[in-house]
Amino acid sequence: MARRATPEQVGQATVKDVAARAGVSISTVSRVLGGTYPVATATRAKVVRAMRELDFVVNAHARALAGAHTKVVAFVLDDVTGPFHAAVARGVEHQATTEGRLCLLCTTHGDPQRELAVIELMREQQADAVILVGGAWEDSAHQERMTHFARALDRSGSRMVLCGRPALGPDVPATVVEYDNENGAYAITSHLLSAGHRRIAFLGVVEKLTTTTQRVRGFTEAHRAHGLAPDPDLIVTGAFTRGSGYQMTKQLLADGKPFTAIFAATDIVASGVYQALREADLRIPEDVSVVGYDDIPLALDLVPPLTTVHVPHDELGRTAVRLAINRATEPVQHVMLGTHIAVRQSVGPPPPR
Amino acid sequence: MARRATPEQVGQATVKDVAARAGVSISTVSRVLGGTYPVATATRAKVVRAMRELDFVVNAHARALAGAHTKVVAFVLDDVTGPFHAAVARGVEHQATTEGRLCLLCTTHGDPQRELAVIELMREQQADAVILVGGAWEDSAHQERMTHFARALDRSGSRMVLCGRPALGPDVPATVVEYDNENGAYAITSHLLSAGHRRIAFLGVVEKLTTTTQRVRGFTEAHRAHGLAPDPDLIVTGAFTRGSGYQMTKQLLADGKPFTAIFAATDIVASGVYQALREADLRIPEDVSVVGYDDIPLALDLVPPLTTVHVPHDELGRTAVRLAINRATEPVQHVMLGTHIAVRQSVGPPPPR
DNA sequence: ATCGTGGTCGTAACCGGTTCCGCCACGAGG
DNA sequence: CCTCGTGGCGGAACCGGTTACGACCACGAT
Repeated sequence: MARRATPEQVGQATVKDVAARAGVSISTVSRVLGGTYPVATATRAKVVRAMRELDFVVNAHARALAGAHTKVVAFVLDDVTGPFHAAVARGVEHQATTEGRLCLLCTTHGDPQRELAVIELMREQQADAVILVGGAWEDSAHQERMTHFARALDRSGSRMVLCGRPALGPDVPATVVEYDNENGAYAITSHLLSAGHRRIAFLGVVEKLTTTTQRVRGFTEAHRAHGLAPDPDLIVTGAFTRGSGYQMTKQLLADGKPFTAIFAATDIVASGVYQALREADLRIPEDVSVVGYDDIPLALDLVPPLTTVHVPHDELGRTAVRLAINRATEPVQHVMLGTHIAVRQSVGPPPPR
Repeated sequence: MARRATPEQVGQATVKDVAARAGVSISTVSRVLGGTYPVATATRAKVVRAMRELDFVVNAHARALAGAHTKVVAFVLDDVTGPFHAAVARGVEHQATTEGRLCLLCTTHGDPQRELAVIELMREQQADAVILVGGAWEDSAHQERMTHFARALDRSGSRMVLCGRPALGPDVPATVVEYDNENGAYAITSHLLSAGHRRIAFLGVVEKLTTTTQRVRGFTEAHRAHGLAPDPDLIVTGAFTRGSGYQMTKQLLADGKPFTAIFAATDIVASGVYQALREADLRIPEDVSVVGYDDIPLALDLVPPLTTVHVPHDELGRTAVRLAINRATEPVQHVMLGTHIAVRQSVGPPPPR
C-alpha cells in the first residue's frame, strides 16, 4: 500500500503525525491516549486538538501488540439464525460491550471440524475468551482436541468457555456455564405424566449431541420416577428443525403407534409438530398435548401457545463472558443455571379412549 | 505480563522460538508461514515440524500490523435476536467466511449515538469493511457524521457498506445494497386492494426510519394507483415488536374505526396483530385480512400462514460483503435487490357488510 | 547560592510478525 | 578455469503503538 504523499490527510494518521502536528513527542501522544499518566493540561489540549484535526484513531493491532490484552471476546455457535443461539449471542454481545470488549463471531453450521478450525483462528486473534455456545459432540477424539485447545488458550492467557455444554474434565482449564438440561426435561415430562399421559413421544434425538442426551435422560428419569419406562419406539431421531419436526410427526402418525403427547426436543421442532398435527386435523391439546424446550419467542406465537422449558439464554451468554473476563476475581468457574417450565396452553389431559 | 521462563512451552510460541528450534532464521519461518516464497523442502519440513511441536499459531495482530490487511469485516446491527437481522447476519457471516474473513459483530439496540461510536471502534480495528445492517435514521446531522465516516474509512483503505438502507449521496464512497422496500409495499398493498379491501390500516410507523418511510410510500402509492388515498387515521405509529403490534391492534379495535385489512410493518408486528385479533374473536382472513413484511420463518408458523413480502435476507448479507471485499473488481457498488410477495393464507376478500 | 525533588516530557527498546536487500554456494556456459 | 546467474537463506528495517528509563526544568528548602 502506498504511504501518504503529504504527511497529513491521506491514509491513516498515526501517533507520529499527531506528535508532529502537536509539536510533542510520540510518547506524549501515547500518554494522552492511554490517559493513565500525568500530562500537563496545555500539552494535552494541543495533542487532543491535533488528533481531532487529523481525525486520528488508534490502531487496535499496534496497541494489542504492544500492550497486554486484545479487548476482544470470540464466540462460536452453530447458526445465528437459530433463536436459541441468537438469544445467547445477544447476552454475550451485551456483556462483552459492558466489559468494554468487542465480539468476534463465527459459525460452524454443526460441523465439528469447523469448530476446531475456528478455535484455531481465535487463538491467532489473541481473544480474551473463546466462548463455545450450544451442545457438544460426544466424540472422544473431538473432546481431546478440545481439551488441547483449552490448555493452549489457558497458556496464552486466554480462556475457553463452554456455554450450554458440559465440562470436559476436572483438570481442564475452562469456564463452564451450563443450564439444567436434564432437570428441565424431567420437570416437563413429569408435567405431562401428571396430566395423565402415559404414551409420550420424544421427537428429535440428534445422535452424539450432549443436548439431546441430557434431555432424553431427564425424559427417561421422569418416567422411572413414576414407575414407568418410555417406549423406545416413541423416541425418534431427527434434527432440530421445523421440517424434521413435521416429518417425524407425519411418520409417527403413519406408523399408527398410539401416543397422547409429544415432547419436541426444541421449540422449533415443536413448530413442525404443530403443523403436522394441524394437517392431520388433530387438536392441541384436546387430541394431542405438545411440549417443547428452549422457550424462544416463537412459543408464544404458536396456536395454542406452547408449554415449554424456559432456558435463561440471556443469562447464559452474560455469565459466560462475565466469568471468563473476570476470572481473576470470580471464584467459581463452573455454574449451572436453572431451568423451569413455562406452562401455557398446549397441554391437557389425554383424550378419553 | 511475565515472559516465559524457558524458551518453550510457556506462553505463546513466537516465530523466534520456532526459528530457534528449527535452526533457521526468523525470515525463513515467516516464509513458510506465508507460503508465498520458495523454501527448500527439507527446510520447510523442519520448520513445520517445529511449529507443530511448539503448537505455534501466528499472532494476527502482528501480522496485521506488518502486512496490509486485517482479514476482518465488521457488521453492526440493531439486535441479533431479530429474525430479519439474524438472517442478514447469517449471509454476511457466510460470505465473510468464504472470502477468508472473520466477523466482528456489534449491536446498537436502535441507538444512533451508539452506531456512530461503534463505527469508530471498527475504524480502530482496521476492518476491511464495515457493514451497517438495517434501516437508517432520517436525521441530517447523523447522516453527515455517517458521510464523514464513509470518507474516513475509504481513506484508510476500508469500506462502508449500507445494507438495507439508502445511499447517503452520490459522492459518498460507500457500497450500497438495498432491497426494493417501496415496491414490496406497493405490491402487497395492491394485493390487498385487488382483493377488494378499501380500508387498510398500516401498523408500525417508526418515525424517522427509512424503512417505514419507504414502506408507507409504497402503501400510499398503491392506493393512488387505484385512485384512492389511505385514511391517515389508519396509519399508526408504533415499534417493530410483537407487543407493539398487539397494542396498536387493540387500540384500533377500541377506536372503532372501520377497517377490513391490516398491513403490519413487519412480520413480528403481524404476530402481535394476530394475537389481538384472536382475542377479539376475529378470524383471519374471514373477518380481517393481514399482511406483513420481511418473510421471516415465523410467517409460516402463524395460523393462518402469513402473506408477506419476501426480502432476500441472505443475499443481502452476502452481496454486501462480496461487493465490499472485491470492490477492486466489482464494477457496480450500488445494487437494489428485488422483493416479491409470498402469498399464503392470511388474505381473503373483505367481509360482506 | 546550591542542592534536592517532583512533575513533564523525550529517547529508545520492545511487541511479533513481513519483506526488501544482499550474501553465499552451486551449476552452467564461455 | 573463471564468471555469471540463480535458488535459498539470513540480516535488518519497518508496521504503529506502549512503556521503562533518564534528562530537564522550576520550584522550595537549607
